[in-house]
Amino acid sequence: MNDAPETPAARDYRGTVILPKTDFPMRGDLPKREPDWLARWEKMEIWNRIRAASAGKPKFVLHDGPPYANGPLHIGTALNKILKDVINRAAQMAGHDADYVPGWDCHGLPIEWKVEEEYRAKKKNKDEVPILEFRAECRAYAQHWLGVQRDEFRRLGVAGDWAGRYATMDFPSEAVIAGEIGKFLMNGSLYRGLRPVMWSPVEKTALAEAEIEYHDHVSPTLWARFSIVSAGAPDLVGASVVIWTTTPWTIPGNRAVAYGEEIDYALVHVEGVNEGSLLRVGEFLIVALPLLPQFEKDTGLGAHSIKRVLKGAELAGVIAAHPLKGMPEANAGYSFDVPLLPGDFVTTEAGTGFVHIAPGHGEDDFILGRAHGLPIPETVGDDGTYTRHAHGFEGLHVWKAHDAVYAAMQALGTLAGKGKLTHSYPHSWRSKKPVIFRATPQWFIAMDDGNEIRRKSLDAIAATHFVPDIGRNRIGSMVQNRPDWCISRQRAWGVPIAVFVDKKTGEPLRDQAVMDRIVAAFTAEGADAWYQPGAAARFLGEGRDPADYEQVMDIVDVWFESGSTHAFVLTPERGLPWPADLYLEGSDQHRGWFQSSLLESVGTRGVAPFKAILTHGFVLDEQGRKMSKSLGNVVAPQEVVSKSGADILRLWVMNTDVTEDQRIGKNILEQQGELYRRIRNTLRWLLGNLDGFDGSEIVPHAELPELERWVLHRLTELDAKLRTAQRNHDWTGVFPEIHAFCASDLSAFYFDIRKDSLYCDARDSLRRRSARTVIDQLHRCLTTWLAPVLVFTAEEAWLARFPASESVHLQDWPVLPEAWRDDALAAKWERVRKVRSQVYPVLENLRRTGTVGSSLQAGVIFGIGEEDEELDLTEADGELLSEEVWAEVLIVSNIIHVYHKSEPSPQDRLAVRVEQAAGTKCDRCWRVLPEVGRSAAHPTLCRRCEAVVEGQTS
RNA sequence: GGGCCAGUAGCUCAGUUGGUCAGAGCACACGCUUGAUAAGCGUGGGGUCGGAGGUUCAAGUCCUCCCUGGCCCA
Repeated sequence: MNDAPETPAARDYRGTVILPKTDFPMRGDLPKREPDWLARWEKMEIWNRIRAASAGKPKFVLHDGPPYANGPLHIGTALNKILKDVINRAAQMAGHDADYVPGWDCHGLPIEWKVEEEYRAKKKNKDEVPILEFRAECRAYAQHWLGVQRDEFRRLGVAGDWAGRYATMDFPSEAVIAGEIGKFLMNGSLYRGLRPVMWSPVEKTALAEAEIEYHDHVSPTLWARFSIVSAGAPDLVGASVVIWTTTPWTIPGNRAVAYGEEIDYALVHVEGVNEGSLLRVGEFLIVALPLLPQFEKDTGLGAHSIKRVLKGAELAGVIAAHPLKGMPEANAGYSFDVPLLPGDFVTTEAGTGFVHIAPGHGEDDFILGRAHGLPIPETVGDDGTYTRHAHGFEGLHVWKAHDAVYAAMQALGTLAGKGKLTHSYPHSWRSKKPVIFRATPQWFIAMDDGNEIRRKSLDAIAATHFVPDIGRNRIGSMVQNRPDWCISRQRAWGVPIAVFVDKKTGEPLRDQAVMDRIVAAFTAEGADAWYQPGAAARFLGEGRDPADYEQVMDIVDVWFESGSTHAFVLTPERGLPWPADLYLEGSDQHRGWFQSSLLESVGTRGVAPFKAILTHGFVLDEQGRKMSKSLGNVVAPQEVVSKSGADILRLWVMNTDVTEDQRIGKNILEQQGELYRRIRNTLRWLLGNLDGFDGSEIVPHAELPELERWVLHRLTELDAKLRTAQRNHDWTGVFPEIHAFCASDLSAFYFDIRKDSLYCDARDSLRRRSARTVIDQLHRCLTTWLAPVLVFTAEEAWLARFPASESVHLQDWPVLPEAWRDDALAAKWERVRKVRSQVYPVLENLRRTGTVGSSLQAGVIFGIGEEDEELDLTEADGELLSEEVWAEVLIVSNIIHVYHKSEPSPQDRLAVRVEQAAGTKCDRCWRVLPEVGRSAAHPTLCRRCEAVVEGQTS
C-alpha cells in the first residue's frame, strides 16, 4: 500500500515560528508573592526614594482622616485606605510630590470601654484604679491596635510615611489639641453651660450625637392629669389638662406644660368609662380635639360630651398643679405652680396635644424653660438614679421608676392612664443601652458668638470642591442647623479640657501664660501632666492660689481631637502645606470628621483646612444589605488578601462606583479575579512578544501601518481619561474601560490579528517591527497606568521587562506624543470593526456546518447586496481596506471583491459570502493558500514562510 | 417618622440637554483553536431600564405617588 517512500518526511517548521517568550507567569499567586514585593520595597526604602526624587515637584497632600485604633480593619476602612492610596499614587505619577502621613485616632470611650471590660472580667473596679495607671493601660491598648492596623494597611499595598505616622495620643498631638482648646478659651467661644445632653447612665458620660444609635425600645407610657388651679375662664378651673409621655421618670422633673397656640382643644365632660379605666365619671378633661378619638381608645373613655372647643391661645396664663403635689413622701416638694406655656414644637401627631415640660430632660423643654425663667432641677444623677431633688424617689433608677411614679400618681388621683409603646429610641453605641436626656454642666463652643463660626463655616463650604457635589448640601444643612458644639466628656482617656475656673466668679481663667505652660508640659510629658499631683499649682503659676480655682477634669470630645489633626500634621516641620488639597472619607463623615475639622479650623483660623472633599459610600453585601455579624455576610479584608491577594481587592475598589454604596461578596470577588486574569494575561502576552526587543527596531510613527497607529490613538484616549480622573479625583469607570481595552481592543482584536505577523513574519520585517514598536508602548503605558492600583502586579510586569530598573513606582506616567491622536483614523477603524462584527456571524454559520474550523480555513467574498447575504453595510465599507489587509483583519486566508454590477456605487449594500479557502494549509503559518505546494524546497510552505525560513537558515 | 441618595440583563458598570439607548465586560450555553493553553477566538440566550400613574408626537432619560436598600437625623 505504501508505495511512495520517496516523499520526504514532512519537515517540522515549528522551531522557526517566533513564539512569545517570558518568565512572567500566567498566574499571579498573589497571596504568596505580594509579601515578597513588600519586603523588597521596604529594603530599598522606596518611600524615601520617591520623596527624594520628588523634591521640588508641586505638592499634593491628601490629609489622612484617622481610623480608630480599636480592632482589626473592616472592609470599609480597607476601601477608604485603598482609594486614598490610589489617589496619592496617581498624583505622584502625574508629576506631583504626593507626601502622605497616615494617622490614628487613639483616645475615647470605645477604648476606655474595652479596658474597663477587661477589668470587669477580672472583677476589678475601675474607680479604684489610679487614673494615670488607667490611662497607661488605654494607651497600651491603642498602641497595640495601631500596630496591627498599620501592618494590615501595609499588606494592602498602601504607601505612606509609616515611620512618621501621626497619632492623637502622641505627646505633641496632645499638646496641640490642648493648645487648640486654649485658642477657643482665649477667643471667648468656649463657655460652660448647664443644658440637657444625651447622657449614658451606664458609661456615666455625656455622648456626642455620633455616639448614639437608634434601636427599638419598649417604653412605659403615662397619661397624667394636671389639675387647673387658676385660669381666665371659670369653666377651666378644676378641669384637668392631660399630658402623655413615654418617659414617666421625667415627671418629678416637670415644671410646666406646653400647648400649641393654634391647636383646637376640647373641654370634655366624662360621662362614662370603660372597665379598667383610670378616668372618673363627672370630671372635666382638656385634650386636643383631633386626638380625642385616639384618647378614647387609649384611656378607656366612654360616654362623654364636649362642653366647648377652645384655641390653645386661650390657655395663656393658666396655672396647674403638679401631678405629684401632695405626695406624702415628698414633703410638699411638688407644691409649686405649673404654668401652661405656648410651644411651637407641640403637634397633634400623637399624645394629647399637651407636652409636659421637664427643663432638665429635653432640648425643647430646656429652651422653653429658659425663655420663661423656669428652674432646671437636677433630679437625676450620673448613674441614672434620682437625686434628692426628685422628692420621694431618691435613689431609684430611672429605668425602674415608672411603677413608683404610677403608684404615687394613682394614689393622688392624677394618673389618667398607662401603657407601653415600642418605638425607636436613642442608645449608646458602646453599651447598646438606652440613654437619657439630662441637664449637666458642659463645655461648649459657641456657633454664633462674635467669632461667627457658623457663618464662616458656611462660607468655607461654599468655597470647597466637593466630589460628588451633593456633599456640599449635606454638610451645609447640618452646619446650618446644628446647636453649639458640646466638647466635654466625663471620662478619663483623652486630652483634658485644660482650663481653670475661678471659684468666685465662675469664669474660666483666660491667661495665655498659663496655657503656654500647659502646652509645654504636654509636649514633653503628654496630657498625663494634667493629672499629676500639684498640677494646678504648677500651671497656675506664681501669685495664684490653687484653692481659688477649680481644675476642670473633663476630657475633650474625640471629634474635637480628630478635628484638630490638621493642626499637628499639616505643619512646616513635616514639610506639609496647609490647608490640605483633599480630605477623603465615607459619606457619614459629613456629620463627623469633615464637620469637626471644619468647625475647629474655622474657629481658630477662620478658614477650612481642606480645599476639596471626596466621599465614598458604604460597603454592603451582595444583596445590598448592611454587613453584620448576625447576618453572617461580613467580608473581612484580611481574608480577601490571604485568599485572593491585595491587588484583587484594590481592583474591586476601582471597578465600582465609589460615590455610591458598593457591594462585595464571594461572586463579586470571583468576578474581580477573572478581570484580573485578563489584565495579567494581556501583560504576559506583551512581555512574551517583546522578547529581545531593543530600541533599534522601533519604527517611526509615520511609517506605521494604520492598525498600529489606531492602537496608539486609543492610548491617547485612555491617557486623557486617566489624567482627567486624576485631576478630578473621580475614577468611576476608568478601570472598567482599561479592562475593556485589554479584552476587546487588544486581546480580541489587535493581538489576534497581529499574531500571524509576530509569530511568522521575518524578525526584521516592517510589519513585525511595527507591531513590536506598539507593543513596547503598550507595555510602558499599561504597567505605569496600572501601577497606582495593581501595585504588585504592575511592579512585577515592569521589572520583568526592565530588571535593572528599580521600581515602576519611581516612574511617571508617560507623556504621549500629540501626533498619536488621529480622530479620522479612529472613525475609519470603527467602521472596520463593524464590518468585522458583521462578517463573523456569517463565518460562524459556515463553521456550524463543519466546513471550516479555524477562520484561516475560510475565505471571504465581498460583493454587492443580494437577498440574504446583505449586511447593514455599504460597498464603501468593503473598500475601507485592501484585500490583503482585510484578510489580516478578518484573520482569514483570502478576501476577494466580486461585484455583481458592472458599475457598483459606494452606496450599494455590501454582501458577504464565506467559503472554504481554496488551496493547501501552510504548515508554518496555517493559512490556506493556492501557492502552497509549488515550492520544491519547501512544498508545505507558503511563499512568505518559505522566504522567512530561507532567510533564517542563510 | 423626617431629609438626602440609589434601584438598567445573574454580577460590575455605560447610557450628554427626552427622539436607532436597550449597550459593554464578566458569568452562562454552544462551537473553534491547541503556536498566550489551568490560556486564546467566535456565536448565542438573557433586561416590560424597581412598581403605578402623568406630561409629551416621543421617556431608563421630566413630574407625582408607592416599594426596596443605604447614609444622616429624630
